[in-house]
Amino acid sequence: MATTRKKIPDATAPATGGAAALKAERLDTSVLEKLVGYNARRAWLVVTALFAERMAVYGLKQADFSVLSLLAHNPGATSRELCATLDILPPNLVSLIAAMDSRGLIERRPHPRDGRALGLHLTPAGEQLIAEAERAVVQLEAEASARLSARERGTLVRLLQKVYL
Amino acid sequence: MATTRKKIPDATAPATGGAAALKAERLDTSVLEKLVGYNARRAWLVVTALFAERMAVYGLKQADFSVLSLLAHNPGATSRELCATLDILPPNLVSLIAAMDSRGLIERRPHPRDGRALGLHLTPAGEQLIAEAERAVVQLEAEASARLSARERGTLVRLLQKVYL
DNA sequence: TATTGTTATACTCTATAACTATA
DNA sequence: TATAGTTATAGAGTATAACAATA
Repeated sequence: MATTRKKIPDATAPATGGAAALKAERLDTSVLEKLVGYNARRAWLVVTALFAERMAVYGLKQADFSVLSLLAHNPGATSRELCATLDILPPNLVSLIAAMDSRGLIERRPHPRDGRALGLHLTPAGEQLIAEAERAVVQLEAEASARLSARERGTLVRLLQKVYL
Repeated sequence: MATTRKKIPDATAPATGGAAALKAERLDTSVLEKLVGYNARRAWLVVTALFAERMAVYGLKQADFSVLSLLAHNPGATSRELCATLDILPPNLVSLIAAMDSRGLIERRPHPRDGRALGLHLTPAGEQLIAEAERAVVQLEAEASARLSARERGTLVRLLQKVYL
């Protein structure tokens, strides 16, 4: 496929039809806007911004939320399992886990069948926090994707999973 | 909507039905897998990995590619316009532009109507590189989303844009 | 010998404050 | 006074190497 190279207006020239409008013209993004990677990142950034804003009250970043949500549904999971599931490198999970332990949200107990491992469990405080946080995230996700119908949102998630699963 | 909390198996217990399989059980991701943000990031990571692998020969990272592609279709665009279009902060674009100037891919010329600004232009070498790079990216994107039909890929891009545009 | 959790560390990416020169 | 480009710098996120304890 040849590179689509129709109309290459010099951004230096005045806007077409405009009376010498020097205002910030929108640039032509014809190539980028067709890319899955570019668009996935842009959409992710929008959700991320709203996430940061809404989850600040809970003191949770995205990685924290993912870990707590995973532990809520997988009590006793190990560090290694969390890393494998979330594609986080073990050294980068350590301080995250330690911080949530300090906050009293999780506990590290000896693993029943592997002396090297530690089973991670939510404390009652952790259970309550993640329950609230999950509701907040569902709400914020709905707002971030408000221009999509419920059906479209489902389609979007399914297609994204076809890319990475 | 109440938090879906059916079946909470202890990850510590043996796999259901399995004969004491201690192997890495897949964790239950029932909450995360419904989120647009989580899935958009996972899909983006897959495309990103392939991008890095394939674009190393051109010495281009994603930000470099975006800038060159934008300049190819918007000759004379300013730093400020690139920042606004790509959501990059001005200080973070400086070294990127300087590096591509050093490589002889772009030129900074005085802006015809604003003495503060600089118009950015691709050199012939830059034009050739981005032409090849764009073809490589189109190819790599097709591979990364190979499990999607052309129609699905179009739908995915359209739905992502509905989230951030 | 391989794996879990960990420390230390480095590199990249992103963000903020402040300066200069033009408008 | 406001804006374009720049410098310096700080913080977050992500990466590798190497170690102790256990399998």
